[in-house]
Amino acid sequence: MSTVRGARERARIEVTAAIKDEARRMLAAEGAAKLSLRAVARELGMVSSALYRYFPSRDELLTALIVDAYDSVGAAAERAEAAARADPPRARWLAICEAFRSWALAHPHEYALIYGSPVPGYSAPLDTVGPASRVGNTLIAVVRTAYEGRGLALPPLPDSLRPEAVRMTADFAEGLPPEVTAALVVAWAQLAGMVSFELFGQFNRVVEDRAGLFTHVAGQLAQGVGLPAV
Amino acid sequence: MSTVRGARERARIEVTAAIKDEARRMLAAEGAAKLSLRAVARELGMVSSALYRYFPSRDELLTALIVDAYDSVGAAAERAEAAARADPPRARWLAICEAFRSWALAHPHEYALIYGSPVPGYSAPLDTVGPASRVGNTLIAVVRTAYEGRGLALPPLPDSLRPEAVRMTADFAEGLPPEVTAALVVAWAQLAGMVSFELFGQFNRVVEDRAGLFTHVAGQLAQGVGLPAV
DNA sequence: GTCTATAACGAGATAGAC
DNA sequence: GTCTATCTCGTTATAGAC
Repeated sequence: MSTVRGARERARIEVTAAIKDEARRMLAAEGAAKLSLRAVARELGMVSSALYRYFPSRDELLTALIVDAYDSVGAAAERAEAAARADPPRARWLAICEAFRSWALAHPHEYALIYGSPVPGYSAPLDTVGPASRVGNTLIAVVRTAYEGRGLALPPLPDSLRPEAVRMTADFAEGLPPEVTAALVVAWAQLAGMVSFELFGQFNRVVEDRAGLFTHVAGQLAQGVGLPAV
Repeated sequence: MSTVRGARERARIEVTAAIKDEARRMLAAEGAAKLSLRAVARELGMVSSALYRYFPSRDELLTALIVDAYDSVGAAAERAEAAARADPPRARWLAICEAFRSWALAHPHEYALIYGSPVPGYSAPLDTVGPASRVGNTLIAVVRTAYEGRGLALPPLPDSLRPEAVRMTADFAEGLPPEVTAALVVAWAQLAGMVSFELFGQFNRVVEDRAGLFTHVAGQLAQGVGLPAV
């Protein structure tokens, strides 16, 4: 019986993957707003009702795609960091940044799904919160090791922002100085801002050397979180 | 005859505006991907073919909405700058930044239309290029007056980025030092990055005091383009 | 000339009976 | 799981009102 169940489970995993693959292809062609279970089923030669055995609703399929995308970019960031583990923190920071951009360029539609405009009528469940923070956590980890024991050389926060920075630190960057936490959040928004501008066309007719500008910015941000060049 | 033509033209303008208003309402409800000429016509009590007297295609209606959105945010930025005309450049810079964010919060769907994920199957025509640059031009103008005749105190660009910065300067910021042009582009991406993260939900469960963080960043960016605090 | 309405096309989605 | 009848869509051709 266990082999039968094993086979069944394997089949289920394969079909689930096939559904998500097809849905991703549709995402690229039509956008998330038009993702329809029926079209996915048709493309797979299934009947739409059969899909509901794998995903109880269109929104749950969307959630699965979003979680996969977050996991994919998170894994890319973690891989880049691991490959640079022997390097100084600044190099690891830069490696993560470049990995983030590379992933986005390689998966533009999945990037749009998670960092672009929200899908109308869809509201993300809590399942996405964990995977969504993997890239950020990788950046935090690098900065944390750099600060271990050492002091920091960041300009002080304005008083008005300090409580918020303290709260954020307690929430997801415990042990770091609040100035660094705030700088991290800002850096993270800037990274995505650069990539979004590049991917969403805002750099068309404006910036040609996007890779060069991005690398430049990544270095500035490293500086901003306390990882100076030398 | 001129009154007749006047009346006709007035009617035409009114109908055109009504179509765009209804389309904007649909944009908010369903997203740009699902914008449909027929639904707009139905809602207005017209027949779909009648819309073609006003917009030759669905894509041209989308283009009109995009141009309107760019003009709306551009006008908001210019208004903010004009209202702060007597203030020092840094205050004018901050006013533009705040106006940008305020506009985005007040018009989230139009913001998503122009700064969010591209609409699948739609490619923006050249008509959008001019309006798209109004906010940026306003920022450039403020920095330009600040630099008139005076020197600058920005860190030098890496050699690898200098040619690109020189090219960008010639293209849309003539007369500014290339370091400033590069910093302007980066600042612009960061502004939109902050607003996008706020509007698109990336700050959920992360940043509470979004206004405070944004103002803080706007100040840092002013510094970055050479408009220091005192 | 300017507009609206009717009708139609080909393509695709959808709901429900079977 | 299948089939069909009935929607929607963008777009065009055409005819007639103003």
